[in-house]
Amino acid sequence: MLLMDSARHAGCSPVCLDLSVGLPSPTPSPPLRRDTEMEADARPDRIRVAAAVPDEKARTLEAKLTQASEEIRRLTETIAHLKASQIARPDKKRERESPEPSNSCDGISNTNRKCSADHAESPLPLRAGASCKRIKVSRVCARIDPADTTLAVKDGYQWRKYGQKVTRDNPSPRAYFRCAFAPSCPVKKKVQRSAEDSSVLVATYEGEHNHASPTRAAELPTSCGMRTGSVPCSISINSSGPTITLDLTKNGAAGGGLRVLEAAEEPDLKKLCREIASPEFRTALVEQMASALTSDTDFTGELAAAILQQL
DNA sequence: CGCTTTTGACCAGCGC
DNA sequence: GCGCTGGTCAAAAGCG
Repeated sequence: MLLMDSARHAGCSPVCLDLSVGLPSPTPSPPLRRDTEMEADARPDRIRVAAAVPDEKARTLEAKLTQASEEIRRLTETIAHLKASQIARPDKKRERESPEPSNSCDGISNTNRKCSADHAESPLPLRAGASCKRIKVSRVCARIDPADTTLAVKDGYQWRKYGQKVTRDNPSPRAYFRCAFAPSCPVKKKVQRSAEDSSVLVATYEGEHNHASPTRAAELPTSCGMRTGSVPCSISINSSGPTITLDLTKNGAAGGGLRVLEAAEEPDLKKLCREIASPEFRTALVEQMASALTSDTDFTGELAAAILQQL
């Protein structure tokens, strides 16, 4: 199941779960933009399904989905609470190494430590506050063949490697890339195998492309592509309120493709990530979701019937 | 021949 | 001030 995969990749910074099932959430969680867009993407499917069954049954299905969404929302709140308790712990070193995801400024981006030095459009230091234009940092996890030594993440953009370095916390080398499609494009990418799982590549994108994607394939894992909500089934974590969004209405990312984790750079959440990635947490979460969705045989039956009618 | 990749050197930030 | 670390530079090598 996708969620199991998402948990496996939770080495990034998951904090808040928001599972979209294509229905308007009773109380939408804060990072609305992406969720809203993904819901919009999902609605045509929902409409088709609803049209395929009698109105009464459709309402029943919708009510059950709403109930499942509510269940998911409670899980979201639980995880958000966990995050809050984590952040509340003072840790000077971690604060320096990982600036908090801002709820001020644009509320989207995280900030490169060398904000003003690397990018002229980010002239203000972090402490300058509200007017600081922060560099967007996103993270993409991709499952690859462990034997594959190339640190290549196919994201639709052209990259030029300009350096490689072995870092202290990971025996695998980290590769540094610049966007090669447009010379003026400020985007940089760091790619490194996960320390925990060598079959997982972690690509960190800094900045945003100032040009169109050279291929439509770029809709897959880049930050820009994700922001359009073009990935129907994804896990994303944004820095304004780290969120995992699982769109159950489509299955586009299934089958071992890329998993997008757009994350605040918050090493101080690593412990939380490990907790979330733990088998106990994953099992409990999956059981909650599975029970909410499948406890009623009528629901699964109607769902199957609706799908069959689309074939 | 031009472009890309590799890799050692260099630089800047930070902690001690 | 020194050492450590991450990030970048740039010359050399590789490749089509």
